[in-house]
Amino acid sequence: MNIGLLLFIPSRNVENRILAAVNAAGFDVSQAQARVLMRVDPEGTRLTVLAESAQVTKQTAGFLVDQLEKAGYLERVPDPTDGRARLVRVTEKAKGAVPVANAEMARIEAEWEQHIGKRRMAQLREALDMLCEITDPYR
Amino acid sequence: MNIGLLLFIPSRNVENRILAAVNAAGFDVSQAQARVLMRVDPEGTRLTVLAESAQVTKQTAGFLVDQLEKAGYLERVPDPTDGRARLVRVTEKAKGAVPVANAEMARIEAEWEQHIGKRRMAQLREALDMLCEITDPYR
DNA sequence: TGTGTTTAGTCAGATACTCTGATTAAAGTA
DNA sequence: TACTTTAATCAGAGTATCTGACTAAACACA
Repeated sequence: MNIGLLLFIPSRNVENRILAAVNAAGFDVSQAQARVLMRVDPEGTRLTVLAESAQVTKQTAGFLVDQLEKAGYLERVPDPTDGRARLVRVTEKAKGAVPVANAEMARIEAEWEQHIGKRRMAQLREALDMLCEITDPYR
Repeated sequence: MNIGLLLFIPSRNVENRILAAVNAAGFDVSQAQARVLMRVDPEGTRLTVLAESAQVTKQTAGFLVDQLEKAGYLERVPDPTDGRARLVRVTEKAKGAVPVANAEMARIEAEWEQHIGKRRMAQLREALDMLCEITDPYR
């Protein structure tokens, strides 16, 4: 099987499981919303940066942020350093989802380690870390 | 960085690059169409199987197959073993895209190997192969 | 300082993708 | 034969995404 698919399958598996866990905990967000939400920095992030990072247009990011704002997961505050810009910030409500996501991620990693072994898990992480250096458009 | 994102980033990078290469070679397909197209078996595949494999509903798979059929990349033939079913098959036209995709994939793998080294690349593949055993919903 | 260019974000409109629910027809089962 | 399941489609709706045009603030520099 080609390595693209080999990366895609577990990647989607993680996405599905974390979203399911977060939804089950009562946070009603979609996958697309979650992809934006998880990229918001604790200190706040500009829309343009979110868009780049999630690899969507500013319009799409704006659309998703609007929804997350309406649902009370995000808020927009003026950017003190730039009058044109606003900072998107996560609300207290959204912060409640973080431990849920982390717990599910930890559960997944434990299962994976169980299946492939501690050594291979470390190798996997190391290789992926290095790959992100050349494949992450937002670094 | 969490391992979900660590998998997602290079995975999307591969998708983007292969799609771009295939598009550049004159095959006018979307990402969603490509995800279905690449899952069609040489001997033909049932719509239901495609849907499961690509993790979308039968309706969505049907919608995408319709478009690919109109564009001449897929055809539907009766399934000789089941009167209800039809087999989706790739046309000669679509087969031309395979070497394009393979060449781009080879290029990507070469670049990656260049960056992380042959040994780590082999370890990566091994770990991912094993992970797919527990994360591939369609195996 | 004033003018032209870039940047951050939004508005409007269109398209693509995906889903839920209901339906038809062919198999499979007892 | 009657009941249940399975493969696929139809109809309709909702979500996500894009292109193009626009406003306002910031920046660059002659």
